[in-house]
Amino acid sequence: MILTDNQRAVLNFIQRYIATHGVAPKLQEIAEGIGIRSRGVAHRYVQALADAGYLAIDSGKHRGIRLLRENPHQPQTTLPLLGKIAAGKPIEAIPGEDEINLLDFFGKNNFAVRVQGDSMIDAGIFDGDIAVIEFRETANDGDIVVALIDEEETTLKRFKRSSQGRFIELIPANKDMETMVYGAHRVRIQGVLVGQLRKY
Amino acid sequence: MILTDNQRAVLNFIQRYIATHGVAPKLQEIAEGIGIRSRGVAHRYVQALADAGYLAIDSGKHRGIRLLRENPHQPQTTLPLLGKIAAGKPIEAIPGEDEINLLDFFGKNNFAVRVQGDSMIDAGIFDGDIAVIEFRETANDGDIVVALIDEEETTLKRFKRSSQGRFIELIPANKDMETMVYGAHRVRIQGVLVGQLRKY
DNA sequence: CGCATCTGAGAACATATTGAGAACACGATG
DNA sequence: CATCGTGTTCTCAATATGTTCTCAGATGCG
Repeated sequence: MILTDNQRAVLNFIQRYIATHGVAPKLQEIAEGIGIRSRGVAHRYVQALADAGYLAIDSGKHRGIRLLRENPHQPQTTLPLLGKIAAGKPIEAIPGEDEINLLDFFGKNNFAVRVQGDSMIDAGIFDGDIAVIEFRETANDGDIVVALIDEEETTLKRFKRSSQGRFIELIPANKDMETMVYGAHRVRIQGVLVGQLRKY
Repeated sequence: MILTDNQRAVLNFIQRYIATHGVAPKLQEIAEGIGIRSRGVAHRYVQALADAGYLAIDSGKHRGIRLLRENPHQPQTTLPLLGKIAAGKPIEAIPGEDEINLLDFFGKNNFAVRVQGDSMIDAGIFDGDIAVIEFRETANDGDIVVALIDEEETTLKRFKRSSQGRFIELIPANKDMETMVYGAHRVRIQGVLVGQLRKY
């Protein structure tokens, strides 16, 4: 069965939509996606694609389109790690470490925050970067933590206890800023920095 | 099982709530969180998510929702993005931007390299960081590129043409190091920096 | 032209999904 | 125990979405 141009456009749109959103589009969205206004027409295309075996329809259900043939959208989670850079031959593989798995950045209790301000700039954490935080209520000296001060202000700083734990120092990584010291009861740990991402 | 839009919204809300508060939300809070007023409706959504295997209910108990495996069907590729940090109230959601998708770091031609040396330290790229590179043979002025010099040495530097393209400047981001200038034919671009990861 | 095919609009209908809220059971708390 | 808050179940109604249809226009072809 040969697909018409518009059928191919619909199939392509559905594939892209699922790759982006993780769920199938609604007929209304398909229609808009290929520049028409009729849900009925969109349905006709989807039906044709189903007849041709490209996808299946969970009849009646909202977003009830499932792709068949193509890869059932198993997202790639690793990148080839090609070697060290800035030294040596073109790019050499590193023995024993040949890919990086992004899933390492996930844990049950991880979340992300966008960093604002320059207080950790000397630690390579810049304004606009995304910090990956593991939710925890305790931290060790030297950890970089998300700390809530007086239940009011949240900040990302290096953590250190002092005076047998009666005080907590929050140390910025920026030589123009000064360490802040609080009574232990005024500081609540919300999480510990476990990773960092930046997108250019 | 396909989740409806609101079911996904509820799941997302619960995940974010638990990440920030450490305990599960009440049905009333879930309802408010997705903009409805009925506890009964919220319960219907939670029940549906339990049926789909995303969470478990300690029946009857207050706040008796437990998250199960983060995603029963697919590897998780997004992290909840909880808000900006270092300013303002505890952690606020950012309207319209509530998760970060790690698949953004993938492209057809992406690969990763581990950075060695301090030549880009002022750009927040530290020794040991992982740079995500898109394989390309051309670059624009200002891009950070992986450059192969004399088919021998590979380096990560900021790229700039000069003298009508006859020379290429490779500019480090480190005030202790100097810009290197090469004849255009001696430099071959291997890729352009599109992202950066660090794991603590 | 007459005909077939592809296309788009939109009406009409069935049902999936949603929201409100009442009523009741039971856990939490003093 | 007594009270309140919370979870649970239920019905009713409204809205959104999928489905099927008819009508109409455009295009290509014998």
